[in-house]
Amino acid sequence: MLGTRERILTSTGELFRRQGYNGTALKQVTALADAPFGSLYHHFPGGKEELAEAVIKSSGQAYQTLFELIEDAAVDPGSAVTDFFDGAAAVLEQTGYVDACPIGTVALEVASTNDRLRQATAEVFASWVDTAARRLASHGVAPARSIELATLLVAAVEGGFMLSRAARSPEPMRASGRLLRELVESELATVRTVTTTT
Amino acid sequence: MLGTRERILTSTGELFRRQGYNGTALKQVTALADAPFGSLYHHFPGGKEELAEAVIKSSGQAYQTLFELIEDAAVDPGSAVTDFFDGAAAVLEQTGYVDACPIGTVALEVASTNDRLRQATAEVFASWVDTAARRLASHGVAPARSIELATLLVAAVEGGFMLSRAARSPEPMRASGRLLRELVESELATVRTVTTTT
DNA sequence: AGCGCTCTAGAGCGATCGCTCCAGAGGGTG
DNA sequence: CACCCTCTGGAGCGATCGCTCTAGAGCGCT
Repeated sequence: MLGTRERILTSTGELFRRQGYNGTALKQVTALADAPFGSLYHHFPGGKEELAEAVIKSSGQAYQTLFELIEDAAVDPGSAVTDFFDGAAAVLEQTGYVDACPIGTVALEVASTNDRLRQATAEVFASWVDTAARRLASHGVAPARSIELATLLVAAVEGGFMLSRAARSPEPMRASGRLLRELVESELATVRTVTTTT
Repeated sequence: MLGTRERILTSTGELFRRQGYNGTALKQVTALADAPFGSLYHHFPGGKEELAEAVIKSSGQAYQTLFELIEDAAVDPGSAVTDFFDGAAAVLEQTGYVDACPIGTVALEVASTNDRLRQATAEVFASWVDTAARRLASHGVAPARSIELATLLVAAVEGGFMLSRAARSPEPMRASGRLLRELVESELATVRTVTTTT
């Protein structure tokens, strides 16, 4: 069994994915983590806010690693896009549309009510966009253009989670992935043409 | 002054946009609406859940009307896309990134915790997708393809709200709009070519 | 053994939650 | 005028919230 701190962290992330920040009670966290209440405040003296910040940062990092693993395994950037969107859709289906992004729900909840947590979510999104943009740029896409594309990819993933969970259907997520793959591939085709002709 | 029921409805929508479902207390609603607590339960005997369902449906309808007005005013579907995304970005900037989609935050919060409200949000999303898809189809895009494009548009709007609010910047919303305009226009160009050559 | 630090354990606090309940204002109808 | 029904007005209920507090278990060090 993992350490108490790690169990609290992962349990909180799990509950945030299902019911968000305000919908998750700390008693629920300790029950799921099988940890005493005192331990929670020992490891996170700042209470719910500090715990949430730690969860945002650590699960943001975990998702970024997932991005990178999928992209490394894919044969080209276009199929990396569909791999990722289809993978997210599959996880949604398998978990009864429960297991989604642990950042998204919290990000909307705290955007106008808690500046510390808002900033934490902003940093995670920025780091995701940055990661995806670097990959695109390494395939020859212009830097500014890469950032735009990466931003749309992240926005569409989050919106896809929202629509797919609401409809209890993997289609919104999958359809978004298909179209964005086309967009990325046509962008790369442009790059190749330009590179070839100059 | 509007009737009490309408004031409660619009006040709830306003609070949902900023702080979501779980983050909004009914006392806060009655204070903002300047309505007595008893009136809330007179007009919405089902309590918070019934009130939320009414807010979801009515503000979903309001946003759909906004979609249609912008598209009617635009010279072509491509500029309708950027008009809408730029308009949303401008509203965010003007309101201090407070005034966003009243459905989005609630949709994620209730997706796995309240089936009645989940279904209400799903119906609103479906109706938005349907509206946008009909417009695209009326310009010659194949029905199935229109639905895919419309789904991505709605997902990107919601994701754009999330990223822009977290970063307190209009750029994610604007960038998404610019790229999606290109996608829509290249789709329409394909349609024109096919129509012309056959 | 004796000491000290980290961490576990959970009772219980004040505040706030959604909600119930009832008294009465207001106005149309006979 | 008397009556009734819609709606206003707000006190206060039980439950639950985030959080504090204290007691002690476990372990390494001297």
